[in-house]
Amino acid sequence: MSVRQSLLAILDQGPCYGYQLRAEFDRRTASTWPLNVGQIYNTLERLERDGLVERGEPDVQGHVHWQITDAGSEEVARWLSSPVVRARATRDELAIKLAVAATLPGVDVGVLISTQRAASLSRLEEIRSAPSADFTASVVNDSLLFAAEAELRWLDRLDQRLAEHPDHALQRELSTDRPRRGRPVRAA
Amino acid sequence: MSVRQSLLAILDQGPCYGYQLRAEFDRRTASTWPLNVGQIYNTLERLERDGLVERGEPDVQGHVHWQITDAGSEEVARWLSSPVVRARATRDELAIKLAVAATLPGVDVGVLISTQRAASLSRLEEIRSAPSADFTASVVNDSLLFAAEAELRWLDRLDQRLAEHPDHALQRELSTDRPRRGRPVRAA
DNA sequence: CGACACATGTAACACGTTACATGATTTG
DNA sequence: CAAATCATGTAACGTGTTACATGTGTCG
Repeated sequence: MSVRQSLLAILDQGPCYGYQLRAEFDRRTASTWPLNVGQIYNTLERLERDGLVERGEPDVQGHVHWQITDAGSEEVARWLSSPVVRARATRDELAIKLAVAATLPGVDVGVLISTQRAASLSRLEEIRSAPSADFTASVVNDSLLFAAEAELRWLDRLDQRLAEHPDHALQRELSTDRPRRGRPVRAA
Repeated sequence: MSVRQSLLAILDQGPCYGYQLRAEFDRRTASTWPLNVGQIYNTLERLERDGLVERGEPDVQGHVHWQITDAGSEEVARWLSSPVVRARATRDELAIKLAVAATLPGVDVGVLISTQRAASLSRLEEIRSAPSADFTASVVNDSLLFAAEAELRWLDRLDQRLAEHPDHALQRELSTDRPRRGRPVRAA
């Protein structure tokens, strides 16, 4: 959703052609989230379908400029005036994974956590040492930084809590009675 | 990706039928991320397509049990032994939005931030006051908590940095020469 | 000339999400 | 009996992502 909205917001500043939009997005996000060119044209067609942009005639150089419609401008205004509201819970791959993994008998969550911790820490260092050429870059980098720190903090907290509860209540069998292991249904 | 992997991991414990899988996922994630039943059947078919699960014969009660294949088990093992590696940058809707918004002339980023801050804060309080019935629930809740705190911290940091740079370098014009406002291409 | 960036597009696919249809079973 | 829950599925759609084809222009 954010790519779509971002492109629309950029178009709200004035017409652009596809390739230009990519450059704009890259620049404004300090190239933090690389955007495949193909996606631009894709997204533009979808915005057109939804009546938020219009395809202009190719100019002298053959560039196809796109312009925002009134509906599009309203959409941008709405986007900018309303906060990003994380759904009841933003689906976080790591949280889901650990939550599920912790309920799996035969899985050593401790090992899993420490493996993850190493990866997350190395990622954190990578972010910390990223050069912040520019104000935008450093702001965006802060976002990654804070998220990475939170991730590590959570892992450590989890580790600590598991240490306190070696008999952690996570391990639970499946609710209904069903075969336990192997492939009881079809013979191997 | 995480739903798919989670279901596969649950199936690695033994055969399940669709509806049961939803219950398992809900229980193991303390119902934090509600999962539409339809998605279960969807995902199961995709897993079957990829040779990671097999559809079993309906049992006496007519339940269609699914069982994991060897390839599926290997996939689970791989999933559990490797860390979640956030891409060069996990696309974060808020970060993208603020990064882009900050480059838009005519947008008061201060207002945007304070609106967002209010929403994020209220979300944080919601998380803080969430009842943690169970260990899993409280672990998952911690994940949301830490993420929400990081978000707020980032917003405050950004606000502070903008206060230090009232002439923030974010505001930049588009790179190439192009029409500035309005709809120069087609007459309204 | 050859390599490379610019520029536009198409086609397919990934996962996730929802709406809908259908029927069996349970329960107030 | 009626309503709710259990259970299985289908069909369509959303954004994001990638691979590919194609052509122009530029620069060493």
